[in-house]
Amino acid sequence: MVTVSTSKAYHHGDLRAALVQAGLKALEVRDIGDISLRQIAREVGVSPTAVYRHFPDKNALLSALGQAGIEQMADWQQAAADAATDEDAFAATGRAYVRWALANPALFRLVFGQCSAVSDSVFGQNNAASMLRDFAGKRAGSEAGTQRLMIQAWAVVHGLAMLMLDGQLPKDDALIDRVIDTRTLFRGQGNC
Amino acid sequence: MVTVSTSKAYHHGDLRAALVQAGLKALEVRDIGDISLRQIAREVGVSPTAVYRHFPDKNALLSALGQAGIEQMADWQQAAADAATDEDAFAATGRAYVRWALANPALFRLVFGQCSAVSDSVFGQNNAASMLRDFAGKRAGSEAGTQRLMIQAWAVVHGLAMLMLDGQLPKDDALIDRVIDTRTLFRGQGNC
DNA sequence: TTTCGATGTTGACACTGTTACCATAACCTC
DNA sequence: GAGGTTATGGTAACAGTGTCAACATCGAAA
Repeated sequence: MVTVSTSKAYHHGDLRAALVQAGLKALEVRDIGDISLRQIAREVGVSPTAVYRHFPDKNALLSALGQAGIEQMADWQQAAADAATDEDAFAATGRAYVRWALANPALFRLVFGQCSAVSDSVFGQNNAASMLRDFAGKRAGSEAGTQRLMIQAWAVVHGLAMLMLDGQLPKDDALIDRVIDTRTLFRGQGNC
Repeated sequence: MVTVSTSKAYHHGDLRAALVQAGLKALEVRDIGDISLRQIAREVGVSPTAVYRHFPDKNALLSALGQAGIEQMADWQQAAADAATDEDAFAATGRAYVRWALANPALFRLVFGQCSAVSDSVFGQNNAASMLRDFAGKRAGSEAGTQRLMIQAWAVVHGLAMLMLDGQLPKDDALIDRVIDTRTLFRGQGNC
């Protein structure tokens, strides 16, 4: 949906969507903390305070960006899982997690950061979570074991993504494959 | 390296140390991004621009805070390792990593965050790193296996800390013990 | 047509990091 | 001691930010 072509747009067509789109584009260049409400408004061609007709404050705008990021990331992971064999889907999802983070650093930080962009846990909403739960359930036996395995797996991929994003580890693509490796990582009751 | 603080009290005394101390105290309350150079200067009782006699810019001040955080965290981990049995020291160090993060959220984020507080990898400087390397070396056989195990372990604890800090996982102390568990986590060549 | 609510603008306020310039106080050389 | 140098701190200002109050404009309902 392209904006209105004619001039007389005192009322911008769909300003909210335009702001979100401009915000996502800004997140591709600047990193979070360096994006300003005024800059986004300027990009769209609207006064800074116009934003407040659609979002109560800057945090709410960032929250909308984060929501878009969640959906985009879930699609990415789903695609990775679909493209993998059954026994590799677990690890494939994890690798996709890290690779999406590296491909969308600022958005990743916005989704999981403390900026209260996403108040609730992402794992509850994401349907990739239930997929993971199934995988973990097959691997682990007990209910407690399933939950533990899920959290361990989440922690590994999240930690690896964060350490790479923050420059603590090299953003080496092969390193992802080496680390996200179920043959060495989890001592579940798979094969031993 | 100790700074040139020869205890010669000029106008303020040792302003640099006072700024660092005030900054660390501010990090206990506010989280990073909400701490301002001016606020810290106000706390110490000097003008905002006096800070620039000791730090080239705000980032450098934050960098100094991060450096203090690194040392504090290393001590914490060292103490945890010393207090544990030999075969538990590996996991104990990991649990201390997460618990220190929960006890010092803003400082932890400053140490590992992308704010370029710590330009180089923390693992290179920290002598807890070499300790971890020893542990990993005993567990894994090959050199590649040692490096992989180290990164996996680091990713798990870092990810768990981040997810808890960001509210994605409950800050449950017992959950830390459950997740940082070498009996279920790593399939190294320990006991199997 | 008149009214009204939704949307966008203008101006302002307090705050931020940063710079250029000025002021003071301690130290060094005579 | 006197005088100069340098390290340290202060003032004023600038551009930029998020946010609020008051005003303007448009689309649609009455």
